Amino acid sequence: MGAAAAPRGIEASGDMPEIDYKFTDIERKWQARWRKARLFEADERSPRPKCYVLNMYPYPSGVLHMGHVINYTLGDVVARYKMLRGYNVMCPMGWDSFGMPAENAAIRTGVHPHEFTEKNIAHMRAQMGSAGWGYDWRREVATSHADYYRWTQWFFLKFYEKGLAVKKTAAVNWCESCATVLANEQVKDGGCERCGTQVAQKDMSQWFFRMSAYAERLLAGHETLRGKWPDAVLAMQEEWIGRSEGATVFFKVEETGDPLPVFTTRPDTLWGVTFMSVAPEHPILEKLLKGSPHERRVMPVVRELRAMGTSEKELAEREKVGVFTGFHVVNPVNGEAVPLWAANFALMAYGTGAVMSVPAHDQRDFEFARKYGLPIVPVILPPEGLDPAAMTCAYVDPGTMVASGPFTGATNTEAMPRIIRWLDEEGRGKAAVNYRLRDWTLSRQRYWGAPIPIIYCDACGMVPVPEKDLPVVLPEDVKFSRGGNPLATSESFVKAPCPRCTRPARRETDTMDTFVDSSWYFLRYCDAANDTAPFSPARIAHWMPVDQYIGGIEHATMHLIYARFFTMVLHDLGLLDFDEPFARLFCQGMVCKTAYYCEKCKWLPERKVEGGTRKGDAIEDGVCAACKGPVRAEMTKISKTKLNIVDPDAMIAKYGADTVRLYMLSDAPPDRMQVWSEDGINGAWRTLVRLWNLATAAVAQAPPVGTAIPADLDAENRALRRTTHQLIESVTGAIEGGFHFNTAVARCNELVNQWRAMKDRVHGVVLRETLETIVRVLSPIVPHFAEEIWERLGHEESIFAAGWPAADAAVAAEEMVEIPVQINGKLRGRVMAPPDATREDLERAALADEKVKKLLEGRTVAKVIVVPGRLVNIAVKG
RNA sequence: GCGAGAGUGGCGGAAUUGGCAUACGCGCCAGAUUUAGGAUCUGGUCCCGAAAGGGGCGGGGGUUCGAAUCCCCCCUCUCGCACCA
Repeated sequence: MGAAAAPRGIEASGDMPEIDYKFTDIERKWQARWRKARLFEADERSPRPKCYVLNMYPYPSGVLHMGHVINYTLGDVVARYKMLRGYNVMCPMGWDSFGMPAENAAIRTGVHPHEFTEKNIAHMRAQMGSAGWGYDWRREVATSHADYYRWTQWFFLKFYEKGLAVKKTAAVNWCESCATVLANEQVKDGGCERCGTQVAQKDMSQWFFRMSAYAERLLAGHETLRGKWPDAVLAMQEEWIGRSEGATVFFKVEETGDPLPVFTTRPDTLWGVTFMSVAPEHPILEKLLKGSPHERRVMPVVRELRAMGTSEKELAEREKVGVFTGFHVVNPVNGEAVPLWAANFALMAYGTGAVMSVPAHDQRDFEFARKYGLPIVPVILPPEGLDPAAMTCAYVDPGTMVASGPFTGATNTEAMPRIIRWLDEEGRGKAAVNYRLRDWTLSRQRYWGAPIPIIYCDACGMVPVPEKDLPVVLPEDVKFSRGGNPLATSESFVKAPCPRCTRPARRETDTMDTFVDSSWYFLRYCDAANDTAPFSPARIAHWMPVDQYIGGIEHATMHLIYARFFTMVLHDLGLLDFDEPFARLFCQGMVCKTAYYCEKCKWLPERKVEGGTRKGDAIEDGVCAACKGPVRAEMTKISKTKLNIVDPDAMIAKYGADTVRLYMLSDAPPDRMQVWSEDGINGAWRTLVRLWNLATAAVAQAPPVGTAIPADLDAENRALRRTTHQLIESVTGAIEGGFHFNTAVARCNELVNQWRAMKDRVHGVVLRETLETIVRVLSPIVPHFAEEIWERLGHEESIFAAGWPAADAAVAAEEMVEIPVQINGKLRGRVMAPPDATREDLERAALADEKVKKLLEGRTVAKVIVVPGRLVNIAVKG
């Protein structure tokens, strides 16, 4: 604790002389004071305007990692800054405490998920305290607590009543030997991650939220978010929702007359269709093939196509293959029959599960046609025409339509709306909008989640659990062994009387996706202790929407789209009067660090790298300690698998929370990738020590609080004050315009440097003003440090009660400015001028400059460009 | 393949959004102080050149009095993705 502060080194050692900056004592002291003063407890009765600063809550894994550190440091700094700006800040914290890790631990070690989770929460809460992050802990939520998931279940019932929670069958990854459903990430090379068994596709009845019904609303909401959410996130969500306009065209199977509608965005290419493909899961295949002469040839291939899995990565990388079904479809625009194929690139979940193929004008169809020798018929021609035999790729640009019935001769892009109208009038198709957004599969065949409050009765069918019976509590009598859903092993849970007829019935054993929990936790924070409702309208009206949400970009689509959808539904249910939950969103960058890779031994920790040369923080051209093979250094995201993790606790113990916070924010703007380096944090440490030494020495010389600034300061002191007030202006701008704390720190360093250069010539009152400004401006970033200096300067109240410093524009104004003089855009001299000098003044001064005069000799001035307050540029000829 | 973002000294990054390129910090070099230093303090540090001067923001072209910034082409890297029919 209060021992000598450690500079760069493994640990503080007793034989080092004491550095006066005892960060451990200081940080503990102020953390205790803030707790006592209830600094972070947000009260609705405050007369100040509210500001809801929300950090994405963590999964309680048990230990903080650097991703948390950047996220929560940024959130804490923003919260403290808003506090200084006069807001009544609410900054809560909680736990996304349902999920697979606790259940896997239970299977592995026998520790109950509840116990595992509570232990982890307690440890992480303590870590957060020592990092100096201030939260209103009275509002803490944990989604695995019954007083929380009771309301998750209550919302499910509301969705169910509205017809937004429905059961459908869907294909899942199924491991026969584990008797369990696997996530895509649990499937490795087509096998189960745990036991290696080949993963099969299995149709299961699952609960869905009908999110696709909200596709248009979700998209429309972007208009209000633009400029307030990162463009990249909005772009990703747009892609995820994937609105496309086109037409549904009514194809029919030639042999049977079965309808086979197809969605297309290119109805202009309908006359070039040479085959049709359907997804291997398409129900029409069973229908056509059963008992047909093609069954024995085709069905085995179809089954093979189906077995290929649903992982998107696999889909993107695998070869496009298919099989001719033996059947044909009739193209309604020209009555032509084309072969019907089953192909692995057609997705059942998208559109109608069928794809019309136009090899002449679609690259994927072109490749498929060439592979299987299918015809290529161009119907849109460039001016120079197209020879199907000579084509090497599909022609996708605009052109003139040919062999296209009534549209022959038209330009395809212009004809598009007419074609759609014609399809509709002729009954051959209709205009259609398609989305790639799918319904939200919320069923999980797992124990550690909120049980879905439904009971199955032989007599009454599916019956929702009445509200008064909530929560449906997770039972204790479960077996956590490999295989199946542990919840189904609890007899006390499964057996339940039917709420309608009271006869014996059984409970739904599926639990909810944890994204359901995280779709409303920000609402619960507003009224966390409410035991009669999920929240009271008055509290929601006071705090919502979230003013600033901060988290990782990895949640750009899933969490952020689910939470928006959930909020929209609650709005439609009359529970909320807004439909966008997060007014502003900020996504911090990933924390990266050098990692080492050996071809033979894979990822290595730094201590297993021998020799090589140290270049900055990385070791280049080292060799592997184990196999002596070459080692490659790579800058990459901090992760356990790459063995480049940094332990936040160790960093806080070694340097103090303030140094860690300063380092996280002083190097790069927070939305960029953050590079973790030992040299870097050591630099932040030294910055603080230097400032500490300077400040503690100055405290002794500073006159009492409130001493007036004399009118007759010398030029040097006036200049220092000018920098001080300019600093306030520029730091405020840097924070408001995108949380650029790195430039804020740089401005402070400049002021410190100017102050140090003046040594003891700084007037006492100016000294106080300078130091006070620096600590006030830095207080959100290094709060313990700032509080300590502030107190030593004689202030009795917390620095966070003092408010954000105000710049005096008159003091900040320059007395004289240096104006660069260019000749043909090249810097040739400088002139001094008052900041409000006119164009004429500046031109005269520039032309009178000795150096400029000399360079202009014998040349003709063509034009003089003057930007008042900025520069003079003289354009010359010759 | 599609989409988004980025490329500035040895390194992280500044550059008021079209106006002095490299602020601030790290690292490095020299010096001071110290029993010692991975601490602290002082000075130096884009490249070529003795200097005058010249060249420099991934590469090439353009617009402009003036471009890191705007436009076009190319290269490289990072992130996201559900073959978008």
